[in-house]
Amino acid sequence: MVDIEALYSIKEFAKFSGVRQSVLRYYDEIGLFSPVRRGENGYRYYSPYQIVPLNMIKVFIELDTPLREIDELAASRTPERVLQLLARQERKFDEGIRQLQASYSITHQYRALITRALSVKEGEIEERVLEETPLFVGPALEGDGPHSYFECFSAFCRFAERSTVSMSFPVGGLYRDLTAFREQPHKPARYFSLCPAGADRAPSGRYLSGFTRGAYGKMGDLPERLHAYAKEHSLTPIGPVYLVYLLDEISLCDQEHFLAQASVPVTAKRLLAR
Amino acid sequence: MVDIEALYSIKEFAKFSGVRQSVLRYYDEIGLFSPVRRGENGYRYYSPYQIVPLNMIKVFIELDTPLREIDELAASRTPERVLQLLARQERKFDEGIRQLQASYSITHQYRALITRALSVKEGEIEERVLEETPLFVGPALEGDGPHSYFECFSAFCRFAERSTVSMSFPVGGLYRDLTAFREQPHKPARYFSLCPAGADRAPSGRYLSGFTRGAYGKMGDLPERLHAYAKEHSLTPIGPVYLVYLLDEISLCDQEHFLAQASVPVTAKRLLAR
DNA sequence: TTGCTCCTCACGTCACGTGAGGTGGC
DNA sequence: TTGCTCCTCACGTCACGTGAGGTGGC
Repeated sequence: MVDIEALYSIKEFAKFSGVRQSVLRYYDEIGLFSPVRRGENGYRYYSPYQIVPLNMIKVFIELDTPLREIDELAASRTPERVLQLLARQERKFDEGIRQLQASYSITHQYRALITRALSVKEGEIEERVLEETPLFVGPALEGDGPHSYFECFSAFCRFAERSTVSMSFPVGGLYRDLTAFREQPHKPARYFSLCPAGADRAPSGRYLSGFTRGAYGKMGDLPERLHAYAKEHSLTPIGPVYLVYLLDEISLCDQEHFLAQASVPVTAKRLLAR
Repeated sequence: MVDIEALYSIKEFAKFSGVRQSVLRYYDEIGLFSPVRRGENGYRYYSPYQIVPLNMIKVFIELDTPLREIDELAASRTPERVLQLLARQERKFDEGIRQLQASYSITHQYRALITRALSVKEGEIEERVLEETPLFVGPALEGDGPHSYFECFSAFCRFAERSTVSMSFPVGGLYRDLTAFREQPHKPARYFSLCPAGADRAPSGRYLSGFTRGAYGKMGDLPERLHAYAKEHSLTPIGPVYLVYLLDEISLCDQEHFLAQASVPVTAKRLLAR
């Protein structure tokens, strides 16, 4: 069948098969795939026919199978066993795709926040209509017990992990209303994650947004500025305050320069008055 | 701000942060992230505040950033640099998703072939209506020049690689028509890959399929059986023969047991006669 | 003494890539 | 002699995990 005379040197076979010389030597070393013949000088000689078993190895490598498993498979593969392996790998790929999509989503969120940070007028209060935003909201934080800021945060992380929500999405703080934000600006009632797969929602509508620089929990005069603006423009806060850091430890070294954005939904009094 | 007294041992901080002790020691060793203090006995003590920089590390790790890059970033990150990095990672994830989808698709194709192999009546000729099937068809193989079977195959592989088609999909042979298949059963005119992203198509319609066991190129009496069946049932072959191995080196060790399926589109003469 | 926590080496992992240093045939 | 191919060690990679062997305080 096959021309016995026509054997390839390792260089030729590497080119022919598209597998590097170093890789062919490695496969030989671990006993996964060896040349049909060795010269007296130790040279490896491959038969063109060997492209077939090598192709099997290449396929399973592309399907992310460990070489040890391929080796076991090489000794005794049956359609049934291969079918099982393929089904397993298929599930792995499915899971991998989901994870990568989550990672993609995380980069997307951070990019959006940082990009916004770079275009924002920090001193001003903004009035904007916002789209509905998916969130993952954590449990209510207990009173002012023995729990520190960081312990609360850590508790939220563990809660999120149990809910199979990736904790790598930006995390924000939620205040009952603008009054709570003014009274205890360093103490959100809950934490939330900007996870697009979250089941909760920040409703669409008209929002007031203000900004301030400083470490976590340092709100400066932001609560009062929001309050003053609302009063001055006859706007009534009608929902919770969402606090999000546009710039945090992800993009800045110095926490004193972190950039927070507080947003609160409002309605115009004049509209209510009609 | 932060209670200086409240320092965590490595065990406590590991639990608090969700990062293993061994990992914390490793980060300390490579200088990526160190405890605020060391005891006289060498014990590591972490401040709860350190959850913030550690979180930055965790996020970038989840975003598949090498520790060395995170280390560089830790020293001097700016929103602009982070934005660049995130954009790069986003592209990587996108590419990764595409690759995983291809891998998923490959397992799917092999599973379909092997599953079919296990349910087929090998001795019989099948008459079935088939859906349109996407393919990637290679260039015509040159006459009967100096090229061996394997060299042709290898050339096809290289051609496919240049077309950014994964060569890991099952590969089949294409014959001009049933006559060519009968005359030179070991010599397809072209190769094709069962790549769902391929631009070519095997048209939908009525097909005759037959099976045979044997190594690549060994068709036995399959061409004649197809021909005889068509004649006997007054069917006219109206297109090329598609040769696909349902069982090959992926699922079998012994190439003499490989299972080939040849399919050819047909029309009933009686229909034509009307 | 026992149990617990902590420490520092040191080695293994996985699939190679990359020299270093040497051989063999034209 | 020069150039080419081939060989065999041996070490590096990357982010840890896993002991082994020892310390310190209750």
